[in-house]
Amino acid sequence: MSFSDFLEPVSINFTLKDHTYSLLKDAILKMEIYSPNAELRLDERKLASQLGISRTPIREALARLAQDGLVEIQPRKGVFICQKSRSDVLEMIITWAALESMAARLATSVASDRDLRSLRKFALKHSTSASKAELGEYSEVNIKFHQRILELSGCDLLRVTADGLFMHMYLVRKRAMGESDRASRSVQDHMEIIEALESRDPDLAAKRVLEHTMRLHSHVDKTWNLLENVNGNDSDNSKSSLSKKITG
Amino acid sequence: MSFSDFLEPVSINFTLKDHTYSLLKDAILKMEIYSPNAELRLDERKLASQLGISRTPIREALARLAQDGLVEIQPRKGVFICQKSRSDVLEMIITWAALESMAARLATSVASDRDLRSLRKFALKHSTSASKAELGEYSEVNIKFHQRILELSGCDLLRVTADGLFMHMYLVRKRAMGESDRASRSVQDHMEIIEALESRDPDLAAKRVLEHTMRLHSHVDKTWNLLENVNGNDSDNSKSSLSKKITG
DNA sequence: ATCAGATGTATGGTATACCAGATATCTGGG
DNA sequence: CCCAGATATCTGGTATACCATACATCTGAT
Repeated sequence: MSFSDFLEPVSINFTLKDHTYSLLKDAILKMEIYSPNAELRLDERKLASQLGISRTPIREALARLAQDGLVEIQPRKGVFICQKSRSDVLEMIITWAALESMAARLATSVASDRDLRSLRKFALKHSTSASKAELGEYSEVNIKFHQRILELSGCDLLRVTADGLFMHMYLVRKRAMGESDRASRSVQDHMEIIEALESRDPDLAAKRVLEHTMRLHSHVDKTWNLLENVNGNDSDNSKSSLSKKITG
Repeated sequence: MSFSDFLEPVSINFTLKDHTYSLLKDAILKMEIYSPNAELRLDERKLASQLGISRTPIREALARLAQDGLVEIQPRKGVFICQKSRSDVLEMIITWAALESMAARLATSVASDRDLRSLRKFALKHSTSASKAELGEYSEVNIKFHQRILELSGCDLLRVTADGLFMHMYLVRKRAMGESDRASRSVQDHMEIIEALESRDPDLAAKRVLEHTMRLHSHVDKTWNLLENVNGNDSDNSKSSLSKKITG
C-alpha cells in the first residue's frame, strides 16, 4: 500500500461555510439558551478568531441560520440566538401535528407490513424505558418514533419540514416536558397509533396522531414556565383550550 | 414645511443583502425557469456588476435562497436555480394539504363570524372570474383564498410555512395547471369549505380542505408534463392513485 | 487525426481592509 | 451631582484582493 493511498479523503465539496453552518447549528442546539446567564449574542469577530477563519464564511452560515429561524440578525446591532416564546412552541406543535397527521395518513397506504412490524418492535422495546423515565432518554426515543412515522409516509418534504421543527423542539425539550406521568400515556398512544396504521385506516391513523400530538400541546400550554423569559411578549392566551376543541 | 422634512425616510434597517435577497427571489419567481432556453446559472460577478454592488451581499442573499430551496449552490461550480421535478411538486401539494387542513380545523374555533362572512364574500366575488378563466387570474385568486384560510387559523407558523410552499407553487403554476374544467369544481369546493367552517365543524372542515387539495394533487399527477425536464430523475410513479386512497 | 497533458481563464471561496452606525465613555457646563 | 454633547471604540455591512478549483483551449506527440 503506497503512501498516497492515505491522503485521498480530503473530502471534496468541503467548504468552510457549510462546515461552520452545521458547527454553529449544533452548538446552538446543545447550548442552554434559557439559562439566565446565557450569552445570546454571537460576535462575528470572536467566532472568527475562535475558529481560526475569517468572518466571510461565518456570515454566510449565520445568514442560513437566520433563514431557518435559529438566530435573528438585527442590522447594525448584531446576531442573537432566538429564544422561543410559549406561543412559538405551541405553534410548532400544531404545525408538527399537521405534518405528522398527514404522514400517518400516507403511511397507511405506502408503508410495508415489514416497516410497520419494525415500528411496533421499536415502540415495544422502548416502552420499558418510559417507566424508568429518565428525563432525556424517553424524550429522545419519543422523537425517534415520530420521525419514523414521517419517514414511513414516503413524502420527504413532510419529513424535512418536520425535522426543521424537531430541531427547535430539541431546544426547548428540557424546559417544558417534565414527562413522568405523561410517559405511560404516551406509550399507550403510540400503540394505538401503530394499530391504526396496521389496520390501514387513514382517517383513524391521522386522528390518533393528531390527538396524541395535541395532548402535548395542551400539556405544554399548561406547564410552560415563563418566569425567566424576560422578553415575555407572550400574552397570547386565547388558545388555552384549543387542543380539545379542534380534535373534534 | 422645511427642507429637512423631505429627506428623513431613508429607511433605517435597510441592508443591501436583504434588498438583494428579495430582489433575486422575485426575479427567480417571475422568471420562466422551465422554458428550454432558460439560463439557470447565476453568476455572482455578473449580478454584482448589474446591480452595481459587490459580491458580498449577493453571496449572503444566495445563501438564504439556497436555504429555502430556490437555488442550489454547488461548491466550486456555481449556483443554479432549482427546477422542481414532478414528485417535488406532488410533495409540496401534500404538505400544503396537511398545513391547510389543520388551519381549517383551527379556524372553526378561532375565526370570527365576521371573518367567515368576509371569506364567503371574497369567494363569491371571484366565482365569476373562474368561468371566464383566464389562466393566471383565477389561479391568483385561488391561492389568495387558501392563504386566507391559513390566516384565519391564527397560527402564524402554519401560514408562514405554507407561504414557503406557495412560493414554489407560483413557479410551476403556469406549467401544470390548465384550469378550465377544474375551475368550476374548485368554486364549488370552496363554498363547501366555507360552509364547513361556518358550521364550526373541525373534522368536516379539515376533511373538505384535504380532499380539495388532494384533487389538485391527483390532477397534477395526471397532467404534469415532463417532456422537457432534461434532468428527469423523476421515476417515482408509486403514488399514482395516492390521493384517493388517503382521503378515506 | 486524435487525444493526453499543459496552459489559460473564468468563477466561486476566503481573507482582509475600510466604512458607518451604534454604543460606551469622557468632558464640561449647569 | 447630573446631564447633554462630544469623542472613542466596538461591531456589523460592504468592497476588494487573492487563491484554488473547474473547465476550456491549445499543443504536440503518436
